[in-house]
Amino acid sequence: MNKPVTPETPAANFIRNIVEADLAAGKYATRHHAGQPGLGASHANAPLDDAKIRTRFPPEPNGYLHFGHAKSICLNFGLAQQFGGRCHMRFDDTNPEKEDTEYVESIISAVRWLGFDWQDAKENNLYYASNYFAWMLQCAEYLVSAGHAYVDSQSADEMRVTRGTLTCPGRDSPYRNRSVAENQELFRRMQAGEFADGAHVLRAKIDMASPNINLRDPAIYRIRHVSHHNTGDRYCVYPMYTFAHPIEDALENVTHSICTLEFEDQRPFYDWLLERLAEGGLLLRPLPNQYEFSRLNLTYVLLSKRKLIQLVEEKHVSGWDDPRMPTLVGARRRGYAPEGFRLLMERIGVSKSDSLIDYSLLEDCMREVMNDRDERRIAVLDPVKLVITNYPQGQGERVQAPNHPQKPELGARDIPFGREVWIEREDFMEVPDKGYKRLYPGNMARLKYAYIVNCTGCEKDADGKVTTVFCEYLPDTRSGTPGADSVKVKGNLHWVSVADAHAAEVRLYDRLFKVPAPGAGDRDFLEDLNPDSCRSVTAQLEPALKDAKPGERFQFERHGYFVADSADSQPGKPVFNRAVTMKDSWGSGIRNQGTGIS
RNA sequence: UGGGGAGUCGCCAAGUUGGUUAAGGCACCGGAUUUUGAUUCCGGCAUUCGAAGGUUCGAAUCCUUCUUCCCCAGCCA
Repeated sequence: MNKPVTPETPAANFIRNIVEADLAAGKYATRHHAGQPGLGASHANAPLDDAKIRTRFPPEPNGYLHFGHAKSICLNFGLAQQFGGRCHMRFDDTNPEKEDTEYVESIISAVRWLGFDWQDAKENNLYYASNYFAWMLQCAEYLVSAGHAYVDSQSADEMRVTRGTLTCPGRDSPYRNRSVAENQELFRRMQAGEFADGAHVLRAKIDMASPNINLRDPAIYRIRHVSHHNTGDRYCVYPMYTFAHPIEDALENVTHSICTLEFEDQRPFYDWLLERLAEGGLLLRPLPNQYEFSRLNLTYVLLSKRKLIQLVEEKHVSGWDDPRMPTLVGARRRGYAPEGFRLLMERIGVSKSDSLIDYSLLEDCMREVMNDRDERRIAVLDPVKLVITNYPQGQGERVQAPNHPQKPELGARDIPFGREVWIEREDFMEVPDKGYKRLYPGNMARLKYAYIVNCTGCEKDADGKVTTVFCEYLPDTRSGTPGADSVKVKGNLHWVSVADAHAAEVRLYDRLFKVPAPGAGDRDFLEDLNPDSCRSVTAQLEPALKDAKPGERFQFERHGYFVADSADSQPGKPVFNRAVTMKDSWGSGIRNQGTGIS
């Protein structure tokens, strides 16, 4: 019971419980699977499905994936992994007006980046809803022939009025009682392109007085004379989500169709539709079932597609992959780790209650995986020169620094040391604060991996800004020698030899918004933008960092985790992005610059 | 005001066929180790489950009433 929650030791949640119960009851044990999507008849005589369950991740290819999608991805693919099932990657591309192949590639690579796959030796479960259009039409025609659907010729406005309101029942359309033959004819002509957009719409015939508005004869097919990114001009009628989605699930033999809470009211229609189609012999039982969970909300983050688009279009960020964006491409460029996302999703769990997760939990998950894996390097972000006055002029030596303090197997590297080194400006105070244990006149601290030094003073410019710090070193306190511990100090400072340092741009990212709930109330969310969400500094790096490859990530000791920017790094001239700071129980200076939020 | 959901520690979240002291994580607070004020390690952290009644030997779990929050009136998904 004391196991921490990790992707390897998942915790209970209501969806996992449902899957376990279904498996225990053998609910899906007799499903047959043709190896590819299809109507019931195609699966009927195929072998038993060797996938215990089937889930799916069904994004609409109309934008970039964000952190919220990551929750759905981890849930759906995770469930399939855990229970010996398969998760389908499916593009829900039923609306030609909003979708584009441009997004397909980006979505595919984002899901792969998170560490999931839909291909194995037997199956490649990558699907497009638009490839099911012919089957969907067949389903719609069946509904028409069975009297479960009719062609309505009201305008959209008329439909809105006759639908009623939350408290008033709707009224039947004057076209609701057209004969089956007339409906068939009209639907045929809709498909043939004889009508203009909006002239008619196919509606399910359920109950205009239903307290659930989604059951008041929902539209299932609309006329759109628009070219589709996949089917081109083959169709001019397109199915609505509410109609298409259940069918997509059924065609693919999906067992557990998991979506977010706002689709809850849609479930009765999901079941109504599938039941009718099963009655009509088009689909096989057991039918897929829909389950809903609460979407991810994070403090300091906006996950609304509309607002993210606005941030990009109005250039408040540099693009969809701006490291401050809550998109997966942004996260990747920021240096966030996919394992960190998986850990986060496992930690926050899955439930039906609206939740608001502290952003710091995400950061903490990132730190956890990065701390374990990333090699350490030294960088001085806000350099001030330290002169060791008793160190011989023109002399130098090399000291050893381990690449990971807990993983000696990762080896060590040599770092040049000399009379002048860059140290962090915040590591010296002429008049120390209470509890400060770094350099101040009269105090000793260690230059990590090298010598203990005793601060003797500093030099300032006309404005009173410190330009140089002076100290004397204790020659027999070199790290790794018998005298290293002869003097005890509390402060341990990182440094880079002035003669060997490599100056480079380092971008210090902070939260995009300065308040936990951007745009709360009736405030414009743009007013909550954090003006200090990106600060660029020229840092002094240890020589080994000069050849960092784009995408390569390190812990800069005492600062946090940084990645060589994948877009702007050049060979021999890296640009680094700060993914996340170290946890800092002291808290000061450049490490928490910006909002001061930590 | 119709319908559908949800309210368990600061943030998440197990637990709901009623049965001893209400899991776990994060945060937080102590203390140990530490050449990253990091990591690691130990210890602490809900007499109480939105509220009030009721049933019962016994309720977070059952009943009643109340209350707060979220979603739904696209020919979007």
